[in-house]
Amino acid sequence: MKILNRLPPISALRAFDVAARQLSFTKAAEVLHITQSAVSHQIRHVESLWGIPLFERRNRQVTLTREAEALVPVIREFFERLDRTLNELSAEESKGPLRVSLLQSFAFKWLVPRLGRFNQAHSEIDVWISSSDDVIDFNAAEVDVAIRLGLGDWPGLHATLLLTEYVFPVCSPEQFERMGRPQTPEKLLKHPLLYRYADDICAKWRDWFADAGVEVGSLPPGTRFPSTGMAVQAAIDGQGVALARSAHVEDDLKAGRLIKLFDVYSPSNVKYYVVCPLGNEQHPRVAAFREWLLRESVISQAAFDRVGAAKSHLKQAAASP
Amino acid sequence: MKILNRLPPISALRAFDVAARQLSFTKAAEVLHITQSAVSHQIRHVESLWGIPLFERRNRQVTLTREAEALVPVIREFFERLDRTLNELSAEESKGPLRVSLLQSFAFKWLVPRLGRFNQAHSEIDVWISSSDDVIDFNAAEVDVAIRLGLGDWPGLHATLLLTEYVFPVCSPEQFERMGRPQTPEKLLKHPLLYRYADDICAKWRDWFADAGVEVGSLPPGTRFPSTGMAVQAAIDGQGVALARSAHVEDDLKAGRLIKLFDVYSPSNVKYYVVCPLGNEQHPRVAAFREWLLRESVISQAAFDRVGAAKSHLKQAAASP
DNA sequence: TATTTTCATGAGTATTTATTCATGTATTTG
DNA sequence: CAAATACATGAATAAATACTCATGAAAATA
Repeated sequence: MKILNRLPPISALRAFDVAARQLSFTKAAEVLHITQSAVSHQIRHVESLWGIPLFERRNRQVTLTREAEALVPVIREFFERLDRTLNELSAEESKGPLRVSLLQSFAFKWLVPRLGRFNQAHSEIDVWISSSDDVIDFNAAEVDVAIRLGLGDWPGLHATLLLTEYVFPVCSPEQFERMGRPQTPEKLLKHPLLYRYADDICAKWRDWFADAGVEVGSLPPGTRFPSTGMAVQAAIDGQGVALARSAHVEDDLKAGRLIKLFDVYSPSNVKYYVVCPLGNEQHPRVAAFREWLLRESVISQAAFDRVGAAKSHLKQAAASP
Repeated sequence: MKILNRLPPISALRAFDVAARQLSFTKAAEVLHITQSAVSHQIRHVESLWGIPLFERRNRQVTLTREAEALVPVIREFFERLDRTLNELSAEESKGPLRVSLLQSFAFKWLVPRLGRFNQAHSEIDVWISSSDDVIDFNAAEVDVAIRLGLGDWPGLHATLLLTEYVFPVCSPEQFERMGRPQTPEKLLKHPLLYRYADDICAKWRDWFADAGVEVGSLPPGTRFPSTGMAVQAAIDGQGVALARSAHVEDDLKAGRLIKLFDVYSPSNVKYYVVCPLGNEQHPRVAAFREWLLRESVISQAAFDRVGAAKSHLKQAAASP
């Protein structure tokens, strides 16, 4: 006979197992936190399905039939092995911290200010941040999940888009006062620009000017930094105008430490993704972290979209008199 | 964690097992005769319940996760063992014939005339009848099920009432012509009565006369038989008046071979029960036989009830002129 | 580039499960 | 004899299951 036709509900098997152990439907019912009647029905169902008596009903107790004596070990051992295996997998699973790797600037500017909320919601999960500007190898680096900047096309990894950014020039209020109001994007060429070292995937000043419709011969000299984050920090310190990505300056714009210049913004051609080895995305702790990240990023993304769509500081100044 | 909280539906486990074997949800769906979508849902459900990825989804195929590699043997072996055990029990179960023991007279008069209908409905069940007037010991006699006459109070046996009988005098039409119409029950004492050997549980002539309101000094002499069935057969052969039980004479009355005398009937103080060792009543072949018996007995019982309630032959004769 | 393959997803629906409650039955016990 | 014990049974009901269908997405293939 096909086994599918004779697989009882798993809870009926469980009732059978417990009743066989207790040699009493009433006691089994107590163990299972159901009524005796429910146990009786379930045993009956299995007996009927298999066409086999499982218990000899005697007054005030039941005994196992010979058939049940053969079947109980099969069922019991299954439950025990399943429990043991799941516990073992769970034990591996919960070992050690959740190791998160991400860019240093993003760590400073976006994740760390928000991480308190994750810790609050998941106090049982120990988060270990490692920040680096290098692309990590998951196999070698013992990282559970990473936040990467890129195009999302990493083989063997599960990548989910987190944030899309905009690129635009920023400077401090002091710098803005000092240099006066630049009337056109081209006028920025007269002021100190802050650069980051060439990096193929990151937006550059030349690209921004092109988007602004400005033909650039030679860019003015200026300090160069190893990351966008540092260039932005220099801008906050009044050292010039930096080309910023929205995630890096969301909080600084809000706090008034930086001013966005001009209503010209480029969508960044690279985006932030939360990334992990294929399959890991469903591990409970990874899943929890990813869910939290995605919720936070929705909020930030809405803010970026407003920043991108809003009038620039200069445009507003021109409209007010 | 409590295992009860993480027992998936058995069909989901089955889907997991088959998908793991096939390394394809679509192929698993074919094996299980369901849609790919159903398989996908079921796997998803287990993954969600356990918080563990079971498959790495790649385009056009799936591979097992490390966790699944640990779990599949547990589940597969359970299904295999269960199947094997049930098959073994079934094989024992279907060995040999269904051995039925019953009284010889009841065999002749009631069961055998009806057995064709059981054979038709259950051609796969080989019925072996053993008839005896002794009470068989189930442990010693290798009998699966018996039909017993008695009070239903056999310890260790599962007994279900089959038939309640009535006791009344009968004779053949020829005998009826020969002796003329007896006007009262007392007049029967003038005619040859057919007796069975004394048996504590069977109704006797003296009891019937008492029920008919007749005080009996000494009963007339008559042939004695070892069973009621034989006495009835002698009555059919015109040798006298027998005290019959309804099951024995249902067909003979219908066929006109016997006539019921007087509208005095005693409910028999013994009844027919279908009896088997406790627990065996659910063995498929025993259950099938019992069910069939119970259906047949309902029909016969209705006829007995009519016979018991109907006017006797003599009463009708008195009313017709 | 269009097509094919294969899993995912959500909505919808019929069926099954998983009980509970109320009551019955058959011993046993006090 | 009344009460207690313990399983059985049927009706009722809420929840879960077990799908299907339609569609989408992401490769691979032709």
